[in-house]
Amino acid sequence: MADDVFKALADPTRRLILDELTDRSGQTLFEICGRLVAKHGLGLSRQAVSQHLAVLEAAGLVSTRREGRYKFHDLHTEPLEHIVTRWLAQPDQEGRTP
Amino acid sequence: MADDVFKALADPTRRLILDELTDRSGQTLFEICGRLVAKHGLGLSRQAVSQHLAVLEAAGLVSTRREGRYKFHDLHTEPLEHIVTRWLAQPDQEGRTP
DNA sequence: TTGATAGGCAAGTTGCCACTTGCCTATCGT
DNA sequence: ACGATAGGCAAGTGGCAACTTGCCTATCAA
Repeated sequence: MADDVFKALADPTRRLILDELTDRSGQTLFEICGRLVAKHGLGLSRQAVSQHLAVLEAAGLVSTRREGRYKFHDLHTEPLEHIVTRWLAQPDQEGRTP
Repeated sequence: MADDVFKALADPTRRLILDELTDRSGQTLFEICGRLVAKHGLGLSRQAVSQHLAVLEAAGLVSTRREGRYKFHDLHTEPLEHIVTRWLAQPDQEGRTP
């Protein structure tokens, strides 16, 4: 469960995809490809991006909806809120006020 | 920078080590090894744990201090606080109260 | 000083992951 | 109907990362 989220976040390309979906949610595969090439200059195939999106979807970070021949990708940030608090439970490092 | 943190968190064994250091900070290598074996039943060598600790230290999640022949490992949670907010900047998904 | 404890260094192996390549299906415009 | 656009499936490849193995150094107790 949390394992999928951490593995999804481990790849820098996937984090860039999350950035682009944060900027504008509901993009298609080709739009994301275009943005990654234009804004970040990284040259990867369409299949690579498609596989990255599959990983993000398996982690629950992206949901998809199909309309005609288009498939839109929406961002889901909920899984991100509950994974770091696991080690952040302590209120303060030193000098906790009782 | 953030890349090291995400890569460090990608491994489940390293996340367990962070759990143990959250439970009690300032443990030695052998103590961590013992806990991983006893509480989680995973059989890995001392070298494996040592290498995991090196990755965590490179990511800034663990700091070490030497005393005699002992080397204590302390938890550092600061890098965890600034990595997820990158996509969590939006206050709410839908129905934000104005 | 000797043995035991705590840890480090370096080479080797194995398995997984990111990426490519080639071909296929489905929807839309004209 | 036909071509163009949007996307999917599956096998293959290269590189890295996790782990092991073997040996070495340093500190402490007796």
